[in-house]
Amino acid sequence: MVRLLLIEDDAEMVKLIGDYLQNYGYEMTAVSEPAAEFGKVEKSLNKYDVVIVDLMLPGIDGFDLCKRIRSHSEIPIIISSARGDIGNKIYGYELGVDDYLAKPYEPRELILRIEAILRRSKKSAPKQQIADFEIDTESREVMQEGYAIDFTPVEYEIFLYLAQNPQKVISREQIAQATSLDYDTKDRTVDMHISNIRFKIGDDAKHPKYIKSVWGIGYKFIG
Amino acid sequence: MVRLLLIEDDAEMVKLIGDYLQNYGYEMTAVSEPAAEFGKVEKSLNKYDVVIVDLMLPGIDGFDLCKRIRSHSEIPIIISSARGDIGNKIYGYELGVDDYLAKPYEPRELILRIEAILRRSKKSAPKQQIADFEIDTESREVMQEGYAIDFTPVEYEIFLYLAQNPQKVISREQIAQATSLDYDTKDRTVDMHISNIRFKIGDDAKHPKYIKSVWGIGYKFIG
DNA sequence: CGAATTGTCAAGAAAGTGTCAAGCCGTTGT
DNA sequence: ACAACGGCTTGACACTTTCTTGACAATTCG
Repeated sequence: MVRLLLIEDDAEMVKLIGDYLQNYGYEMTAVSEPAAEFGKVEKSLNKYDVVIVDLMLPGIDGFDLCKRIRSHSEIPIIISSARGDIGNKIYGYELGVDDYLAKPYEPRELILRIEAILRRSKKSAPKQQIADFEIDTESREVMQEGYAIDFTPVEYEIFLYLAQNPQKVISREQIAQATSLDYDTKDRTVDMHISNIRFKIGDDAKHPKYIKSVWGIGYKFIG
Repeated sequence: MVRLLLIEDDAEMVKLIGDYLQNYGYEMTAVSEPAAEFGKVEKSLNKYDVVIVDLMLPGIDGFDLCKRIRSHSEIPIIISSARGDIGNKIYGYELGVDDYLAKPYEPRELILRIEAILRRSKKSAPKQQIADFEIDTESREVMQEGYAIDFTPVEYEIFLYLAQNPQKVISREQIAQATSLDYDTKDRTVDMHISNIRFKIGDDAKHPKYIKSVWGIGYKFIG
């Protein structure tokens, strides 16, 4: 399931793309009044796989938006804009924009770009081997040395997020934002999920083999 | 150092790009007769960070080349070709091509594309080597000559701050402000942390190798 | 030498963590 | 429709680790 964030004020465009992407099993969230609504999704960018930003937005500059997105997320960005503005194009690449799509574009073209980008960013690999775990993101199954692990939905999300960011220290807040937990989730909630995950994968908080606590900061998946 | 593989038969183009990239510290290998020479580099694709393939090549089809490259490497591919052929463009994305550059292109544009792609594939680790220390800000780990040092959160912050400002004299107040210490922290508190840091990195206040006291002012990291 | 500054100890305060158990809530099966 | 169930959340609490600070000796500067 690819989750797409579309920042675009043209309602017709939103509908067109939404309909088309549905056929491909994409899930789309649209922000049609970015000046007012962007704040809502800003903190949970990690829930999406890719974001499409229209350059011509009412009330806010598309490049500023890109900068804000880049300032706290590595999520791939595709810019869509009226055809031909090469100056903007170069500027976009400098901001860390991943691709550039001239309007009007075919939805089919969008799909291809998204697939190319996801292929690059590797999150789309259906099966991954990480440490002792084989993770199938399509069926949401995790196998540990041949045995299936029975995660609840939230546990699976947290585990996947940690496992895909090995060695990185991840704060409780990052975990909450990257998964479907509430934005104001209490630290204890995250701890509890970690505790349960540890139990299920046979890990021990004191002498962890997989998930290490980083005192005062958060957790870290150690391969 | 970015290593680039350029598959292009136009000698003038090769020279132009080669000269330009040199200014950016890129290292380029050119293959000008792909039909004959591609075999030589095919096995060592992983030595390069990105490959540029011209579509119009004598004796071999550019897309076939892409397929062969993709069949045994995940290396990012940028296609360059005569302007305007959208059909080819889509075909390229389907083959796993990472970007598409219409000829004639500005070397500057090529740089931007390469940088965007490398940023995506994130081969660059946030690791720093300072004096005898290897600091990884992502995993929050500090290694001293191969041994991991176990800092507490505040110690880590102070150490990082000092190490990143070597040779500069830093006051206790600056340290307090640059880290998560209270704004009204007593000097003795900072001293205590410094003392603990020194102990952990095997330093000696009297004859410091790393952190020197500057009497009446503060501390200084000496590389 | 004397005043100011620094290094370290030790103890208590503060903050962070792991887990239990209870409650809430939506889903499932009957 | 209702009861049973499982998942999610959160306060409580015991426990651990870290942080802070006063005290005092040692050191430096003039």
